[in-house]
Amino acid sequence: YNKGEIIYREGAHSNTIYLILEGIVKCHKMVESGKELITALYKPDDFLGFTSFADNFPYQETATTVDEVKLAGISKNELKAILGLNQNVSLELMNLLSENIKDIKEQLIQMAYSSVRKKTAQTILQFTRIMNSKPEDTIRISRSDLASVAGIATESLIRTLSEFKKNGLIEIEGRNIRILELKALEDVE
Amino acid sequence: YNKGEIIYREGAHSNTIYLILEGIVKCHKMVESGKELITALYKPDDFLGFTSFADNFPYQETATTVDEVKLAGISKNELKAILGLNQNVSLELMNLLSENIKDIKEQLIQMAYSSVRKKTAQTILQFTRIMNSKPEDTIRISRSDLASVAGIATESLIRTLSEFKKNGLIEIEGRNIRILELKALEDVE
DNA sequence: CCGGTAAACTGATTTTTGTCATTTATCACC
DNA sequence: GGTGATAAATGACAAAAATCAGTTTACCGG
Repeated sequence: YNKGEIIYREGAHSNTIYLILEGIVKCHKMVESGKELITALYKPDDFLGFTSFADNFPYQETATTVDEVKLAGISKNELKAILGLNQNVSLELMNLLSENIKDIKEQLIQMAYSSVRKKTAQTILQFTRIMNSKPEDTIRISRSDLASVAGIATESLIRTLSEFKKNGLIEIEGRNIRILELKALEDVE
Repeated sequence: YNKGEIIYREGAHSNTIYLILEGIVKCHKMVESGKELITALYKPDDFLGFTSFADNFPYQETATTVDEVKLAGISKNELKAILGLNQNVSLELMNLLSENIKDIKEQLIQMAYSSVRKKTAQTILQFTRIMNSKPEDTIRISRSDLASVAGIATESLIRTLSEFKKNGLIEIEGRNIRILELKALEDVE
């Protein structure tokens, strides 16, 4: 897949589960009023598109590539067959799902009670982690994607970035962001 | 368990998974600044406390009873043994977990972009559904618990309840809330 | 039935964040 | 290397919600 392509759409019938071989994928939902919330970011080795084993169960969100992406797909039936052969795979998959739940719950708490400053800081850190870059690497990502993960207005995000830059927490070069003070960024309230 | 008892605490080692036989349980996390967010509400027949099959994996949140509660517990090892005997149980459990993910994602979107009015309306509806009462039944729940599910300040929640009452959407008798206009409540933006 | 305490409620105010309008910068493409 | 389209940035303002302070109400135990 090239950058910006849609892998599957919310509501489409789901019979395939994907494994990311290369690249970053965002899962997002449109809300009325045209706003978008990114509910998950996936990186290589992550699973994508699992909703239920029920046939034709609809996808809950849209998946779009953030950069160039290579995927491996497996049908639900094939997966079921594999699970039948080896119980450990089942256990692993369940652990994966509960890991997933843990992550979303953390995002939920952040949404509920954090300030725009904290949401912004945490979102930068999240992207850094997912893009698997060392903290001193730059990350390159659109401001509106950042805002959609944080769940805030793009303008608010940009304003906060400017503030972080002024305070020496980050450096901005064109569209790239580099973390200068990791610890300070983690501590932003 | 009596009302208000803690079943398990965030961070405690988890080796037991529970099934609710009777009553309502809330799972919640404390955030710095002493605020509480309720991340899930469970009703009879729901599973509770599943984090991972890894031994001693910590619970991610605290579980407290909302009223009188009866539970059945099973150890991770016992559950694993059962899963080994019957693959369908594994599939069912995975479907349950993904159902769970779907619910949290919906809550996430609501947190991110809804107004206090919508959060309040949806939270009342959520409690009504979980307490399994017909819409015309009254629900009895503390204002602060309602606010913690909605993720808003208690005063904001109360103010909105008053507004709904004035507009004839709900009726308030003491601490009880009764829905008068179900459709209108669902449509609150 | 009464009284005390905790919860519910209300009002005034401040803070935070979103929105709209406009300018400036970046980058892909010719 | 210039150019036009798109994204980023900034300012002014409006709206929404949190906070603080205070009053009223509910209800539990005696």
